[in-house]
Amino acid sequence: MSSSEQLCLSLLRQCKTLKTVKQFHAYISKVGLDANSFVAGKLLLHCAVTISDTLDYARRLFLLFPDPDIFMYNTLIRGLSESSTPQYSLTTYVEMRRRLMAAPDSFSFAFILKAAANYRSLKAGIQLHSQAVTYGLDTHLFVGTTTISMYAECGCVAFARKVFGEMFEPNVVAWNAIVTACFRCGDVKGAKIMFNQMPFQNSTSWNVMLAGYTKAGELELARTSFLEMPIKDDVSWSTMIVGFAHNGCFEEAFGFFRELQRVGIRPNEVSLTGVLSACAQAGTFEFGKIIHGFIEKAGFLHIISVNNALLDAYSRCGNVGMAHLVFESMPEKKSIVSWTSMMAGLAMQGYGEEAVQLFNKMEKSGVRPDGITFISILYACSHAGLIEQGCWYFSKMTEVYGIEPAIEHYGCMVDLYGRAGQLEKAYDFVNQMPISPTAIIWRILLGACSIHGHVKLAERVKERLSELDPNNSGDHVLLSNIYAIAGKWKDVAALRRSMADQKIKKTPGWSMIEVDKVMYSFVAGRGRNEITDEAYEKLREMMLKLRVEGGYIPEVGSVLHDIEEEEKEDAVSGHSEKLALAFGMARLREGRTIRIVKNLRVCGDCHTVMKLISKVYGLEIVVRDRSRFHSFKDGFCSCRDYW
DNA sequence: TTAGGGTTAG
Repeated sequence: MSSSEQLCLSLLRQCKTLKTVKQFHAYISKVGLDANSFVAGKLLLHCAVTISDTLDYARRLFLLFPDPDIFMYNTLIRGLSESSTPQYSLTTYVEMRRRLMAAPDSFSFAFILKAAANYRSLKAGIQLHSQAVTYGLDTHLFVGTTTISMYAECGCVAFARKVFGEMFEPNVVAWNAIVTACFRCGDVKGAKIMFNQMPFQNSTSWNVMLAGYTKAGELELARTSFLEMPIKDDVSWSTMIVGFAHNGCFEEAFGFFRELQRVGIRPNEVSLTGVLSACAQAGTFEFGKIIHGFIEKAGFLHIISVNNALLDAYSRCGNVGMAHLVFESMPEKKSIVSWTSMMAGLAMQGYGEEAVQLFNKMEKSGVRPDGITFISILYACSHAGLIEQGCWYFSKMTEVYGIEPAIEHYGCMVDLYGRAGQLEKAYDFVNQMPISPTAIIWRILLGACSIHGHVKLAERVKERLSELDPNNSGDHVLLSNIYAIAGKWKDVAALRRSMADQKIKKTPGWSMIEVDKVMYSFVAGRGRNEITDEAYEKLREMMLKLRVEGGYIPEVGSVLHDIEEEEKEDAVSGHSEKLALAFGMARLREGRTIRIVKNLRVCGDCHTVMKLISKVYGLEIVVRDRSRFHSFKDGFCSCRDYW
């Protein structure tokens, strides 16, 4: 390497942003090194892979080279394979085959197979695999391992096993890949068998087992392996925290985090993001603040992913102000995750216009949205009734950014139309979708029928749901509520009988509230104890005050059966969110905001009660239900009764 | 002369 090349490389390492990269490019053009394929290749690598948000620039840069070499092609293919548009990786590969005289090498195949995996394109994957065979590269350790992962991503564990069987001397990485492949395709037993056959098991192999078990929801198997494994490293601990948090077991996630600290292991950025994700789910704002303090003291504030998790935890705990503070204070450049999480935070609170403004600001700052960003913005539009904007973003996603809509995007569109009352349009949209609608899609439509009391369409939708997911209790409950609102008590009774015959149980509603850093959960209709007694007593007092001072009349539509009015009133008054609210009012200091997390959607009567309480008691109440946040203040809710 | 595969992160 010449000394001028060496100088260039050390300069390049300093470039962290698009602006500095452009300055670097101007510099090498000036000194005549821009045609030096080594320097140009390093610059391309830097933009396409090393730093973020400069992939578009890398693509433009690539076009400037008259004769790109195989390194440049491989580098661009690699950068694109990790992007939100891995299909462009394939087109680059095809162009390379056409223009370049040299044959693709092991690097080309490793990167391009990764693209096929990320694109979940089995057809492309098989073609590429057969080309690798032609070049004798299919048994190459790196190529073979990527091929295994590709087949696993495409759901073909049998092909993955075949490739593994043909590998000459699989090393530990290849073994780990085949175990992961089994898990990826849902073959938990197969994964364990392969693990037992491994000639060598280092920490990573055990970690593969932990991750596989937790992703399969096999938490007890994960715990057993965790206790058995000879050496637990920080990845093992992080995997347990993240795995339990993802399965909704936030208490256990907190437990692993405390245990990790007790045994003297320093939390790393992933265990911190994991514990913050548990805070986000549980809505434990106070505990989140403690973790925030720890992050500050332990010097993790410069890590973008930690900031993102913190931002997300604050916004899911209902404190969009703190979330915004974290967002604004983020070091260096915000990542696409930061923008997306901030948008989702605003969307959950019903700040649709603000989310749209943020999207525009993001585009102006040169950050490219990915598929998840579009889920957030579409969600924001549907929850704020911004129908035209939502449609515009939906077409922009494909036309401008080349992102193919996934099932989640279609779901957002169905919600957008359905929530706004355009039920026929939503129904037509579902029937015209290019991919076949899942139960979730129909369920969104059923939810919309429930909001707008559309009994006929609800029945049609429920038929489709019964074919796809017959035992889902939520769907039955939703339909029966639709009947109840319409006063169709005979239909309600028939539905209840069929639920009982099929032994379908209603998912119990629970609500949680944090008081003095302790989480209390309430389940409607469960046995009494000291805590619930305290809640019921306060509830009685509150309801009396509401009737006298707030003019409250109970809404009973959300009760399942045709029972006497008074009994119905009893059933809604015991809803878990009311109990949590009453408990919070009994225990929390006056003037404190009451924050409640509920697993299901908040019911109509509870919603009315909370609005009245916020007015009569001069209180602020924040409820996070399954679909969004409700902030009650002065008798109004932030959802504008639109949820 | 440059780079790559398996585990944790919205």
